[in-house]
Amino acid sequence: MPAKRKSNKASSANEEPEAKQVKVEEAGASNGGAKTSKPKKEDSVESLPEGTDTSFPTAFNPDKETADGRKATLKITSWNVNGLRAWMKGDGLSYLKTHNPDILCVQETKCSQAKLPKESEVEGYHSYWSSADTEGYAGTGMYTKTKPITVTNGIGIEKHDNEGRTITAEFDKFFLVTSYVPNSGKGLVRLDYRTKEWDTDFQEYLKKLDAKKPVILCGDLNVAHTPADLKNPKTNKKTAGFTEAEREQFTNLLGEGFVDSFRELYPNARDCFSFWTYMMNARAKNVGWRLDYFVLSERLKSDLCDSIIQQSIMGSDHCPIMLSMAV
Amino acid sequence: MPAKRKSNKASSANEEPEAKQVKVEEAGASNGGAKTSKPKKEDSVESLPEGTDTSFPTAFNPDKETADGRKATLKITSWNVNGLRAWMKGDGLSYLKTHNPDILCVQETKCSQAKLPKESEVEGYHSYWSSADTEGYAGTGMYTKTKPITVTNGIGIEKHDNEGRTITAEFDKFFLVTSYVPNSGKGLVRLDYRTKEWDTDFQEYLKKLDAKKPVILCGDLNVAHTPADLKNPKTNKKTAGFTEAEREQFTNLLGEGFVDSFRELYPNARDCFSFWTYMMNARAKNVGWRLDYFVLSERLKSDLCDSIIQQSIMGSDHCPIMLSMAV
DNA sequence: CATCTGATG
DNA sequence: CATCAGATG
Repeated sequence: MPAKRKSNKASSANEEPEAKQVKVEEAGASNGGAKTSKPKKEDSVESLPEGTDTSFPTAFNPDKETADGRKATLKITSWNVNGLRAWMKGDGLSYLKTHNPDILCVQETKCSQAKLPKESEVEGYHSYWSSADTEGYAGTGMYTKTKPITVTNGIGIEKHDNEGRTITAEFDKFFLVTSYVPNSGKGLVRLDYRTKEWDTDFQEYLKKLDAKKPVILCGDLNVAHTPADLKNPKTNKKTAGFTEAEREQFTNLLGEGFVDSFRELYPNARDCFSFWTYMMNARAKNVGWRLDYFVLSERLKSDLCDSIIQQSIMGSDHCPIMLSMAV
Repeated sequence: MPAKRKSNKASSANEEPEAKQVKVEEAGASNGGAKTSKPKKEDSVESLPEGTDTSFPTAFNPDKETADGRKATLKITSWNVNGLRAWMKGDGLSYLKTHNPDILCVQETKCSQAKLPKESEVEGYHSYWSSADTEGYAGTGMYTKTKPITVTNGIGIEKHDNEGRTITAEFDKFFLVTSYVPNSGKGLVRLDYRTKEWDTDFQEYLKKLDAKKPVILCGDLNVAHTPADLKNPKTNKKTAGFTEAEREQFTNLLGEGFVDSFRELYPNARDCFSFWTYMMNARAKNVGWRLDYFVLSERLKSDLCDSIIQQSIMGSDHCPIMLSMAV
């Protein structure tokens, strides 16, 4: 079950598996109504009235306040760095100096404790690491200006805790959980593990934390929730990250008393991607996915100042996202 | 037997296996003579009289002639390129323009026919390739201005012919054989194959060719013949490329009517290396090995003009070597 | 098209 | 310390 760099013999059903159905939908209007398959709303991006503002912030704005007018006191960044060592060689850590977050969470560090470069220690920040048993696979990290009360790796369930996917830091007013959620894989070979085992257990974990203190969850959650969260919803229904099962699990999480901070503030945002595959020049063409999130306990909504996607910052196939709060 | 990228579990006895014995030898003179082990001549470089010229050419000199005063009419270069594709990206092929050899033989191309870049075809040269069944492993190539009468891959023995190690081109006056001789491997895991199977069969092959026409053999023969052919003979007696078995097989080849063209001309040359490991900054420190050779049928000796080692030419962990002949 | 590992030299 | 392949995303 855990990734072991074994060969993947499953058929790859993720290229353009729905081409035929797409054509049917596009031709739907000229169809005499005899077809029983009605246009599926969740396949395509919701149409908005002419002139709707679909923009969203890509840079931090210190003037953004809570609804009741309090200024931000905390900035948290989450970034899938796709290899900590390569990211650091590319000067990724300069982000700390340039943007000065109080906390930086990183995912997909691909680096065991033993192989952490010494430059990964940064003046002014405490750092915490969780790494996979498999060398060079997955892994998460956290830089914090304030020393947390406690830091825990994993979610306390052995079968989920050997890939370095989760770090939990307890602070005075909240738990901060960063996670690199398991990818369902090419051919969806790991979809059942992801949705039926990981997602359910992880949500239980978050609910238990939430019962004690408000929770801020951030990271690469490896799901685009709605058609507006990826460029090509129609052709990706069988692709890892946009299957019904994954999307439903995210919806379920929001039903348990959590909010997607970005969508809360920018329900009409479009092209708000945080990930672009390195292939096919996708970033230049802005063919991307929103896979990175700040999910908050509902009672933190009142402290929310902003949730932004720093799309112009390079250094990985993901860009950083930043949350600002008044807590 | 052929390389399959399998794991190597043999103990690695190749670091500094003889440290103790080295000390004994160094202390030999102060020893009362009770030790039965006499200083082994083949362990260390032969001392030369004060003032002996140990130099050798590293650049082509058109004035070099045969003993009987004929000018060179043929230039052949041999170069282990350590990955044809990487070497070409580093502009390795500019060697053809800059040095204008009639023939360029390359070894360790690590490239199947199918993956040859189209830039590997060069105006003014015919090119020939032999590649291993295993992707990215071994392989040889040959560029020739004159089209050979015939070109053959391998030596006609199946167990030796699946790694692309040999190309034979028949020309009017000689056979040209280029070879990338099997490395005996870390822990000498392949020493028996190399010396008892490859070396014996390869020498038979060369002798059969030599019975028809004179032979020019060039390539990475993966052996430093004498202590003068590597920087650290004492500490490398159990390292692939300087074992007794490999050296004896080379001596044996020379006994069969062939000459090492470089040593023929420069018997006193020192530090005449053609290979330096990328590790430990070896090239800058000139800690190297002479592994690349032009070996000639004895009856070609009279046509020999020069045999040089182009040590300043970069692009691989080997440098090119060049032969000039009047044929 | 990036990152990584592990084999090879 | 280079090359390459193959796994992973």
